[in-house]
Amino acid sequence: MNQSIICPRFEKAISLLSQRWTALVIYQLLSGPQRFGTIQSSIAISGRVLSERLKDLEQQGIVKRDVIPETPVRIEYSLTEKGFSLEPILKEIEKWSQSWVETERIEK
Amino acid sequence: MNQSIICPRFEKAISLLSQRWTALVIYQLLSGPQRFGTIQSSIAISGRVLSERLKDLEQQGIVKRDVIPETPVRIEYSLTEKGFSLEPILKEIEKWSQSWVETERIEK
DNA sequence: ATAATAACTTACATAAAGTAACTAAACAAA
DNA sequence: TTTGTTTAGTTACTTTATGTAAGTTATTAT
Repeated sequence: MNQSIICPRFEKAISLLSQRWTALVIYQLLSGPQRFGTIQSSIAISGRVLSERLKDLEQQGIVKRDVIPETPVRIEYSLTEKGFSLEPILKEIEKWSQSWVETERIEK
Repeated sequence: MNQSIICPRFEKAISLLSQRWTALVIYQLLSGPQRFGTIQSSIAISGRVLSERLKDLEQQGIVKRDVIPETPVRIEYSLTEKGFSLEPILKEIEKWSQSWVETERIEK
């Protein structure tokens, strides 16, 4: 048996990025701070899950949540340094998708 | 609303890589052709899901399945060119994990 | 004939995600 | 003062995905 143990850091990174929507939320925030509703309408995520993901990401130090006392109150989500450090990964995925993913007309 | 539409190719790539275990299966195959049981024991995936993933990946042209008529019959899974082209993404994730993921002693 | 092994598959249980209605806070309008 | 708006969520319930463990098929060994 090829028991080449996979590095736990790598596994942890993979499990972060394999969570549904997580990569898209981060990608979306790469273009600047955004509020809940904006993120939600830019990707097809439900409020229930977006709320969950943002809490996770905040706790992992990838996203920062700022309350802006305007009226009505605005809440802005943005990437931390750790969050921005994921950019090269997302750019690689983007690059790959340009060369290897075909667009289909009738897509589920 | 910031309706910056996300590129469908990119979304498709993300949804591929966000499927649980998919990235790890590909990562595992980067080190060479492997059989079902080897993949299964190298990561914590269940047979049920591994079987499902391999079929998906084969259908997407990322993995190739070869029947080797030894005795008992051996089935080898390997990456296609498209599969290998994902390597830079996985290497970026690996790199990121080295700088940003801390190992914890007591991990779930 | 019986047993062993690899590669799955099936049936059932649990966890994650989707849906839609609801809540709280902070005003604005009537 | 009551009614309504908007944002940012939360809650209850349904559907889908994944985990678990037992079963199947094929091929060879005993």
